[in-house]
Amino acid sequence: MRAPNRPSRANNRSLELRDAAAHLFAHRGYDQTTVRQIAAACGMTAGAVYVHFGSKHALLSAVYGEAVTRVTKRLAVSIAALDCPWQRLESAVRAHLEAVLQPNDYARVMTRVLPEDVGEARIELIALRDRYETLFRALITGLPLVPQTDCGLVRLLLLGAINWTPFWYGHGGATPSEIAHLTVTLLRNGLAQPSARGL
Amino acid sequence: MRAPNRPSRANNRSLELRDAAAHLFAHRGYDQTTVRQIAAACGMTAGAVYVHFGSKHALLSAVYGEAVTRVTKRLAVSIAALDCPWQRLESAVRAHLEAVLQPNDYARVMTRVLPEDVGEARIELIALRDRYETLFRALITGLPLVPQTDCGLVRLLLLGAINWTPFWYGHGGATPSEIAHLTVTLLRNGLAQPSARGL
DNA sequence: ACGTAAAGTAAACATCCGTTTACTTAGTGA
DNA sequence: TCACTAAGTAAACGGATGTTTACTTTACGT
Repeated sequence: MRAPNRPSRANNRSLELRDAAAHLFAHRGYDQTTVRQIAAACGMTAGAVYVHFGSKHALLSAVYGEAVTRVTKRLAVSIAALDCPWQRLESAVRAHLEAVLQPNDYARVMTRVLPEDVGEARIELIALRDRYETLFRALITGLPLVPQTDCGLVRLLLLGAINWTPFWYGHGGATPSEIAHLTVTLLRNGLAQPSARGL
Repeated sequence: MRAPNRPSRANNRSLELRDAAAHLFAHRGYDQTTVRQIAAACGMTAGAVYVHFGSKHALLSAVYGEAVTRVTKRLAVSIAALDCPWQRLESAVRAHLEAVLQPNDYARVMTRVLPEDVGEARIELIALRDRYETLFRALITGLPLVPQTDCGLVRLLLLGAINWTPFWYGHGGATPSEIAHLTVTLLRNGLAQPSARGL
């Protein structure tokens, strides 16, 4: 009998395929990536892809799921040792930005490929993304805020701001760490001068 | 000779085509919209589209250009009578959100179709979007800010936050006007309680 | 050593896409 | 009236795409 924990003997070319798919999805988008391109990136034929994945959609789901898993883990580690709610949030934003902005194929798929555009696996992808955004919900409700503040709206605005960064990052010259600091400082204190400041 | 100001006699089915394209691009994305679908929406054949537009890319450029024109006009009107820099910004954000969030096909194409994804007409679309974002640059540099503030970064974060709204609008229950107010208030004052507040 | 099952190939399949071609229709100006 | 031009049709073209099929190779358990 075959042991399910040790996959017979096979070298996991599935992971190689998934990585190649992530790279192409991140750089060219889902629609403009072909199964043949993914296969060729692994030195295989298109047909061989279907030995490992039932469809192109399934391949996208695998990439998306791995992306959420990785970025979730990274975020959890980055805030583990921190107590101050504002520091926790800034660290989380920095971790997210580093994941999204570095040439990190998996994380970039999360912001580049819209779940709304993939038809079939739509529901699955949205569920995965929601799982991740829940983490930010906790970070924001943990902040000491004016009571009536709409935490949900704040979370959505914050995530929007940082999810959009890939479209302009590089032209501004700021590093992920700088962007994270400014973003959270902005969220905390705002832009206006308290009343009069040291000129 | 034909008068170029009065287009011979023809009823401008070009505009009808452009509207149909805007609708489909906004709802299904560029890649997943076919020329045949656009033509069918006007009761025409695919071939007839090429009487009015040289290619599918040209059709997208026309839609994108019109979107920028409309939303620019709307924004200019909304801030014309205002003097306070913060009010001007909030009004601009509200105008932008109303354009993007209402079932407005043209404005939605601006946030739904990424210029990076369309290959050919990429440069043209980016130029159009930049022209629009310049307006926000002026609104933000007009704010009374702490001197060292990186206005460019602030603008990019703000535009990111509001460009991302179509992906969650409707689930939060907030109106464009409410979102605009919270966003600008957030930008101005931040979230933290000044020191101690009522309770 | 041998059977089995996974891994991979080459080629075809069916479909769909953007675009072009040849042809028809209809309105316009002289 | 008649030539001209824009608008539109029907059909084809060339190519690309996701997927399937039949067949071959390879590595392992027994």
